[in-house]
Amino acid sequence: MPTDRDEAGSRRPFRIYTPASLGDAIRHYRTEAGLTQAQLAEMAGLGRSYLSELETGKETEQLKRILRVLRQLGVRMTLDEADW
Amino acid sequence: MPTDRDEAGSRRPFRIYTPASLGDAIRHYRTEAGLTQAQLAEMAGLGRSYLSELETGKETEQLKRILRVLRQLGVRMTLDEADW
DNA sequence: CGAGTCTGTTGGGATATCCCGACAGCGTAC
DNA sequence: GTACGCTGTCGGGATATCCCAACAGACTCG
Repeated sequence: MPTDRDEAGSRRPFRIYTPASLGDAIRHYRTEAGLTQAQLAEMAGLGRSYLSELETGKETEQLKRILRVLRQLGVRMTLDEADW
Repeated sequence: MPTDRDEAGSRRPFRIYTPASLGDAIRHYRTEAGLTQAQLAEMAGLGRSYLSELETGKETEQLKRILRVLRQLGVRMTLDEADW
């Protein structure tokens, strides 16, 4: 039976309010694309360890700063599949 | 005549693909809220100079890294007003 | 005109980040 | 059992970031 977000429901957007939710979203799209951390890290030009930390929601100052700004402004960040 | 994004159209989302477009969006929402850089910086707990650089689209490594990951995954980031 | 406000930009230095390599844990397959 | 692939996590060090203070330019108001 379908889970919350499987193939048929994969187009629903992710709302990003925290580094952890960004990590969840990235992991979702990565696995959906059938990529390993090492492959995606290579494609995006960054280290695998760092990508792992991103996905597990490690909090970094810059990301938190930007999210704080958006929160203060009442702005919501969403991620979804670009259908192009 | 209306420009691309004036008061009546302020609810349309911003698509974020580059640090510059993030800066444009933040500036839009900040001025719409009637805040100065100094006020928003204070509210969000960061320096005014940094906020200025954010709005002018200064490229920082971490932000570019995250955007690269999303691009490789075919994921689109959007900002819009949270109606809550 | 000067005074005030807002923003862009710079320099310097404390701090945070990120890459790399290594290791461990957990599956899975043989 | 061993071997392999994938991921989480840690140390160390080169690098990037960000705050602060200061200054300049543009603008408005008196």
